[in-house]
Amino acid sequence: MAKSSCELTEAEWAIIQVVWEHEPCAAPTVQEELQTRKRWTYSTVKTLMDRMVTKGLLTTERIRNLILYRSAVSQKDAQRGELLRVVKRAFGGAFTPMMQFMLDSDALSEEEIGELEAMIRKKRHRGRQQVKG
Amino acid sequence: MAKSSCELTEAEWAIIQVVWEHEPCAAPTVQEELQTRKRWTYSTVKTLMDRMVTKGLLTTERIRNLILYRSAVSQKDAQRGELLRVVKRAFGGAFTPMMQFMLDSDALSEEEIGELEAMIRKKRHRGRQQVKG
DNA sequence: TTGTCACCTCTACATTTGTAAAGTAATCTT
DNA sequence: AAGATTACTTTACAAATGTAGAGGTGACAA
Repeated sequence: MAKSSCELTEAEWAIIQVVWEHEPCAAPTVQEELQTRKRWTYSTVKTLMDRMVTKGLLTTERIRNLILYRSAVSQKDAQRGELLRVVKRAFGGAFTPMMQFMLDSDALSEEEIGELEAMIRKKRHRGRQQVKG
Repeated sequence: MAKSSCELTEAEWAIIQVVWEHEPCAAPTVQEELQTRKRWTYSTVKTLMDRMVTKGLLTTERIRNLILYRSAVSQKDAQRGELLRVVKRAFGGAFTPMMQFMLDSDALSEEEIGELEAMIRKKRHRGRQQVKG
Protein backbone atom coordinates (compact mmCIF):
# COMPACT_ATOMS: atom_id res chain seq x y z
CA MET A 1 0.00 0.00 0.00
CA ALA A 2 1.09 3.53 -0.60
CA LYS A 3 2.75 5.24 2.29
CA SER A 4 0.69 8.13 3.53
CA SER A 5 3.65 10.42 3.90
CA CYS A 6 6.70 10.64 1.71
CA GLU A 7 9.52 12.93 0.84
CA LEU A 8 10.58 13.42 -2.72
CA THR A 9 13.58 15.40 -3.82
CA GLU A 10 13.44 17.87 -6.65
CA ALA A 11 14.79 15.32 -9.12
CA GLU A 12 12.42 12.68 -7.87
CA TRP A 13 9.46 14.95 -8.39
CA ALA A 14 10.44 15.55 -11.97
CA ILE A 15 10.66 11.85 -12.59
CA ILE A 16 7.61 10.63 -10.79
CA GLN A 17 5.50 13.19 -12.56
CA VAL A 18 6.41 11.66 -15.87
CA VAL A 19 5.78 8.20 -14.48
CA TRP A 20 2.32 9.18 -13.29
CA GLU A 21 1.51 10.36 -16.75
CA HIS A 22 2.87 7.44 -18.72
CA GLU A 23 2.64 4.60 -16.29
CA PRO A 24 3.75 1.90 -16.84
CA CYS A 25 6.78 3.21 -18.63
CA ALA A 26 10.39 2.50 -19.33
CA ALA A 27 13.36 4.59 -18.27
CA PRO A 28 14.15 5.80 -21.78
CA THR A 29 10.64 7.18 -22.07
CA VAL A 30 11.12 9.19 -18.93
CA GLN A 31 14.45 10.45 -20.10
CA GLU A 32 13.06 11.57 -23.43
CA GLU A 33 10.12 13.21 -21.78
CA LEU A 34 12.38 15.23 -19.52
CA GLN A 35 14.86 16.04 -22.23
CA THR A 36 13.88 19.68 -22.49
CA ARG A 37 13.29 20.58 -18.86
CA LYS A 38 16.23 18.70 -17.41
CA ARG A 39 19.31 18.02 -19.43
CA TRP A 40 19.82 14.58 -17.99
CA THR A 41 21.46 11.68 -19.76
CA TYR A 42 19.89 8.28 -19.81
CA SER A 43 22.29 7.12 -17.12
CA THR A 44 21.24 9.86 -14.79
CA VAL A 45 17.57 9.16 -15.18
CA LYS A 46 18.04 5.43 -14.81
CA THR A 47 20.12 5.83 -11.67
CA LEU A 48 17.57 8.10 -10.12
CA MET A 49 14.75 5.77 -10.97
CA ASP A 50 16.51 2.75 -9.56
CA ARG A 51 17.19 4.60 -6.35
CA MET A 52 13.52 5.44 -6.22
CA VAL A 53 12.73 1.76 -6.49
CA THR A 54 15.01 1.08 -3.54
CA LYS A 55 13.23 3.76 -1.59
CA GLY A 56 9.85 2.31 -2.45
CA LEU A 57 8.74 5.22 -4.57
CA LEU A 58 8.55 3.20 -7.76
CA THR A 59 8.15 -0.46 -8.59
CA THR A 60 9.44 -2.42 -11.54
CA GLU A 61 8.33 -5.30 -13.62
CA ARG A 62 10.67 -6.94 -16.06
CA ILE A 63 9.18 -8.09 -19.33
CA ARG A 64 11.75 -9.84 -21.43
CA ASN A 65 14.50 -7.31 -21.67
CA LEU A 66 12.46 -4.28 -20.87
CA ILE A 67 11.95 -2.89 -17.42
CA LEU A 68 8.67 -1.17 -16.78
CA TYR A 69 8.29 1.25 -13.92
CA ARG A 70 5.19 2.15 -12.00
CA SER A 71 4.66 4.64 -9.24
CA ALA A 72 4.31 3.24 -5.75
CA VAL A 73 2.95 6.47 -4.33
CA SER A 74 0.02 8.34 -5.75
CA GLN A 75 0.18 11.95 -6.72
CA LYS A 76 -2.14 12.76 -3.87
CA ASP A 77 0.07 11.05 -1.35
CA ALA A 78 3.07 12.89 -2.64
CA GLN A 79 1.24 16.19 -2.56
CA ARG A 80 -0.02 15.55 0.90
CA GLY A 81 3.44 14.63 2.07
CA GLU A 82 4.87 17.81 0.69
CA LEU A 83 2.16 19.91 2.23
CA LEU A 84 2.41 18.27 5.60
CA ARG A 85 6.12 18.76 5.66
CA VAL A 86 5.84 22.47 5.03
CA VAL A 87 3.08 22.96 7.50
CA LYS A 88 5.14 21.17 10.08
CA ARG A 89 8.47 22.76 9.37
CA ALA A 90 7.46 26.28 8.61
CA PHE A 91 4.13 26.81 10.34
CA GLY A 92 4.34 24.89 13.55
CA GLY A 93 2.12 22.11 12.30
CA ALA A 94 -1.08 24.08 11.98
CA PHE A 95 -2.81 24.75 8.70
CA THR A 96 -4.61 27.88 9.71
CA PRO A 97 -1.47 29.99 10.14
CA MET A 98 -0.36 28.80 6.75
CA MET A 99 -3.62 29.82 5.17
CA GLN A 100 -3.45 33.12 6.98
CA PHE A 101 0.02 33.64 5.63
CA MET A 102 -1.11 32.97 2.10
CA LEU A 103 -3.98 35.38 2.41
CA ASP A 104 -1.77 38.09 3.87
CA SER A 105 1.03 37.63 1.44
CA ASP A 106 0.78 38.65 -2.15
CA ALA A 107 0.96 35.01 -3.07
CA LEU A 108 -2.72 34.91 -3.94
CA SER A 109 -4.30 37.25 -6.43
CA GLU A 110 -7.75 38.72 -5.92
CA GLU A 111 -8.92 36.26 -8.47
CA GLU A 112 -7.48 33.29 -6.66
CA ILE A 113 -9.10 34.42 -3.47
CA GLY A 114 -12.37 34.56 -5.33
CA GLU A 115 -11.86 31.02 -6.53
CA LEU A 116 -11.01 29.96 -3.03
CA GLU A 117 -14.25 31.37 -1.73
CA ALA A 118 -16.14 29.59 -4.44
CA MET A 119 -14.44 26.33 -3.58
CA ILE A 120 -15.38 26.71 0.02
CA ARG A 121 -18.98 27.44 -0.83
CA LYS A 122 -19.12 24.44 -3.09
CA LYS A 123 -17.66 22.27 -0.40
CA ARG A 124 -20.29 23.44 2.02
CA HIS A 125 -22.95 22.28 -0.40
CA ARG A 126 -21.50 18.90 -1.08
CA GLY A 127 -20.71 18.31 2.52
CA ARG A 128 -17.50 16.65 3.58
CA GLN A 129 -15.59 14.75 0.96
CA GLN A 130 -12.33 13.04 1.59
CA VAL A 131 -9.36 12.20 -0.52
CA LYS A 132 -8.87 8.51 -0.60
CA GLY A 133 -5.56 7.06 0.26
CA MET B 1 18.59 42.77 2.04
CA ALA B 2 16.90 39.49 2.70
CA LYS B 3 16.57 37.20 -0.25
CA SER B 4 12.97 36.76 -1.24
CA SER B 5 13.29 33.05 -1.76
CA CYS B 6 15.36 30.60 0.22
CA GLU B 7 15.66 26.94 0.93
CA LEU B 8 16.27 25.70 4.40
CA THR B 9 16.92 22.10 5.32
CA GLU B 10 15.23 20.42 8.22
CA ALA B 11 18.20 21.06 10.49
CA GLU B 12 18.43 24.65 9.38
CA TRP B 13 14.79 25.23 10.19
CA ALA B 14 15.29 23.97 13.68
CA ILE B 15 18.20 26.30 14.19
CA ILE B 16 16.88 29.44 12.60
CA GLN B 17 13.71 29.16 14.60
CA VAL B 18 15.69 29.40 17.80
CA VAL B 19 17.69 32.27 16.38
CA TRP B 20 14.55 34.19 15.49
CA GLU B 21 13.37 33.83 19.01
CA HIS B 22 16.58 34.75 20.80
CA GLU B 23 18.34 36.95 18.34
CA PRO B 24 21.10 37.96 18.74
CA CYS B 25 22.32 34.79 20.31
CA ALA B 26 25.34 32.60 20.73
CA ALA B 27 25.75 29.07 19.49
CA PRO B 28 25.66 27.51 22.97
CA THR B 29 22.28 29.11 23.53
CA VAL B 30 20.90 27.52 20.42
CA GLN B 31 22.35 24.18 21.36
CA GLU B 32 20.82 24.29 24.82
CA GLU B 33 17.50 25.38 23.43
CA LEU B 34 17.39 22.45 21.04
CA GLN B 35 18.69 19.95 23.57
CA THR B 36 15.40 18.19 23.96
CA ARG B 37 14.06 18.16 20.43
CA LYS B 38 17.32 17.36 18.71
CA ARG B 39 20.06 15.49 20.46
CA TRP B 40 22.82 17.53 18.90
CA THR B 41 26.16 18.22 20.47
CA TYR B 42 27.61 21.69 20.57
CA SER B 43 29.88 20.84 17.68
CA THR B 44 27.00 19.84 15.51
CA VAL B 45 25.06 22.98 16.16
CA LYS B 46 28.06 25.19 15.67
CA THR B 47 28.96 23.53 12.39
CA LEU B 48 25.45 23.90 11.09
CA MET B 49 25.30 27.53 12.12
CA ASP B 50 28.60 28.35 10.48
CA ARG B 51 27.47 26.73 7.29
CA MET B 52 24.35 28.84 7.46
CA VAL B 53 26.53 31.92 7.71
CA THR B 54 28.35 30.85 4.57
CA LYS B 55 25.05 30.40 2.83
CA GLY B 56 23.87 33.81 3.90
CA LEU B 57 21.15 32.55 6.18
CA LEU B 58 22.73 33.93 9.34
CA THR B 59 25.19 36.70 10.11
CA THR B 60 27.72 36.98 12.89
CA GLU B 61 29.22 39.69 15.00
CA ARG B 62 32.21 39.03 17.21
CA ILE B 63 32.24 40.77 20.54
CA ARG B 64 35.42 40.02 22.41
CA ASN B 65 35.47 36.27 22.52
CA LEU B 66 31.83 35.71 21.92
CA ILE B 67 30.22 35.25 18.55
CA LEU B 68 26.68 36.48 18.20
CA TYR B 69 24.43 35.21 15.45
CA ARG B 70 21.53 36.94 13.79
CA SER B 71 19.15 35.74 11.14
CA ALA B 72 19.67 37.10 7.66
CA VAL B 73 16.31 35.94 6.43
CA SER B 74 13.04 36.78 8.10
CA GLN B 75 10.57 34.15 9.14
CA LYS B 76 8.22 35.42 6.49
CA ASP B 77 10.79 35.05 3.77
CA ALA B 78 11.55 31.55 4.88
CA GLN B 79 7.89 30.64 5.03
CA ARG B 80 7.26 32.13 1.65
CA GLY B 81 10.21 30.26 0.21
CA GLU B 82 8.93 27.00 1.58
CA LEU B 83 5.46 27.60 0.29
CA LEU B 84 6.58 28.65 -3.15
CA ARG B 85 8.72 25.60 -3.44
CA VAL B 86 5.85 23.26 -2.68
CA VAL B 87 3.46 25.02 -4.93
CA LYS B 88 5.97 24.81 -7.72
CA ARG B 89 7.11 21.27 -7.18
CA ALA B 90 3.91 19.60 -6.25
CA PHE B 91 1.15 21.73 -7.72
CA GLY B 92 2.48 22.96 -11.01
CA GLY B 93 3.10 26.45 -9.69
CA ALA B 94 -0.49 27.46 -9.12
CA PHE B 95 -1.93 28.17 -5.71
CA THR B 96 -5.50 27.38 -6.51
CA PRO B 97 -4.95 23.66 -7.08
CA MET B 98 -3.10 23.55 -3.81
CA MET B 99 -5.97 25.19 -1.99
CA GLN B 100 -8.37 22.88 -3.73
CA PHE B 101 -6.31 19.95 -2.57
CA MET B 102 -6.35 21.12 1.00
CA LEU B 103 -10.07 21.59 0.93
CA ASP B 104 -10.67 18.19 -0.61
CA SER B 105 -8.28 16.36 1.63
CA ASP B 106 -8.92 15.76 5.25
CA ALA B 107 -6.06 18.07 6.05
CA LEU B 108 -8.41 20.80 7.14
CA SER B 109 -11.03 20.27 9.78
CA GLU B 110 -14.48 21.81 9.53
CA GLU B 111 -13.33 24.28 12.11
CA GLU B 112 -10.30 25.28 10.13
CA ILE B 113 -12.41 25.80 7.07
CA GLY B 114 -14.62 28.05 9.12
CA GLU B 115 -11.61 30.05 10.22
CA LEU B 116 -10.49 30.26 6.64
CA GLU B 117 -13.80 31.69 5.59
CA ALA B 118 -13.60 34.23 8.36
CA MET B 119 -10.12 35.21 7.31
CA ILE B 120 -11.25 35.75 3.78
CA ARG B 121 -14.17 37.88 4.86
CA LYS B 122 -11.91 39.95 7.04
CA LYS B 123 -9.53 40.42 4.20
CA ARG B 124 -12.34 41.63 1.99
CA HIS B 125 -13.10 44.32 4.54
CA ARG B 126 -9.58 45.54 4.97
CA GLY B 127 -8.88 45.43 1.29
CA ARG B 128 -5.59 44.20 -0.02
CA GLN B 129 -2.77 44.07 2.47
CA GLN B 130 0.69 42.87 1.69
CA VAL B 131 3.38 41.22 3.67
CA LYS B 132 6.41 43.42 3.75
CA GLY B 133 9.44 42.17 1.94
C1' DT C 1 49.98 30.92 38.33
C1' DT C 2 47.87 27.10 37.23
C1' DG C 3 43.70 24.53 36.58
C1' DT C 4 39.12 24.84 34.92
C1' DC C 5 35.28 26.40 32.31
C1' DA C 6 33.19 28.12 28.36
C1' DC C 7 33.47 28.79 23.81
C1' DC C 8 35.83 28.53 19.59
C1' DT C 9 38.47 26.22 15.48
C1' DC C 10 39.74 22.51 12.68
C1' DT C 11 39.13 18.30 10.82
C1' DA C 12 36.64 14.13 9.74
C1' DC C 13 33.52 10.87 8.20
C1' DA C 14 29.06 8.63 6.68
C1' DT C 15 24.97 9.27 3.91
C1' DT C 16 22.20 11.30 0.41
C1' DT C 17 21.76 13.63 -3.88
C1' DG C 18 23.03 14.98 -8.47
C1' DT C 19 25.37 13.57 -12.45
C1' DA C 20 27.29 10.45 -15.73
C1' DA C 21 30.86 7.43 -18.31
C1' DA C 22 31.98 2.89 -19.71
C1' DG C 23 30.92 -1.55 -20.54
C1' DT C 24 27.47 -5.43 -21.54
C1' DA C 25 23.59 -7.78 -23.59
C1' DA C 26 19.78 -8.34 -26.54
C1' DT C 27 17.65 -7.13 -30.76
C1' DC C 28 17.06 -5.32 -35.25
C1' DT C 29 18.64 -4.43 -39.85
C1' DT C 30 20.69 -5.43 -44.06
C1' DA D 1 25.87 -13.10 -39.58
C1' DA D 2 27.99 -8.61 -38.63
C1' DG D 3 27.14 -4.04 -37.48
C1' DA D 4 24.03 -0.81 -35.42
C1' DT D 5 20.74 0.24 -32.08
C1' DT D 6 18.58 0.05 -27.73
C1' DA D 7 18.33 -0.71 -23.10
C1' DC D 8 20.51 -2.30 -19.01
C1' DT D 9 24.45 -2.74 -15.34
C1' DT D 10 28.27 -1.29 -12.90
C1' DT D 11 31.00 1.95 -11.04
C1' DA D 12 32.41 6.61 -9.84
C1' DC D 13 32.75 10.98 -8.17
C1' DA D 14 31.59 15.71 -6.36
C1' DA D 15 28.59 18.46 -3.51
C1' DA D 16 25.40 18.83 0.21
C1' DT D 17 23.85 17.31 4.65
C1' DG D 18 24.02 15.28 9.20
C1' DT D 19 26.90 14.42 12.98
C1' DA D 20 30.72 15.02 16.00
C1' DG D 21 35.61 14.46 18.24
C1' DA D 22 39.89 16.70 19.53
C1' DG D 23 42.33 20.33 20.57
C1' DG D 24 43.10 25.57 21.22
C1' DT D 25 42.40 30.07 23.82
C1' DG D 26 40.94 33.44 26.88
C1' DA D 27 38.92 34.42 31.39
C1' DC D 28 38.29 33.53 35.91
C1' DA D 29 38.94 31.10 40.35
C1' DA D 30 41.74 29.29 43.97
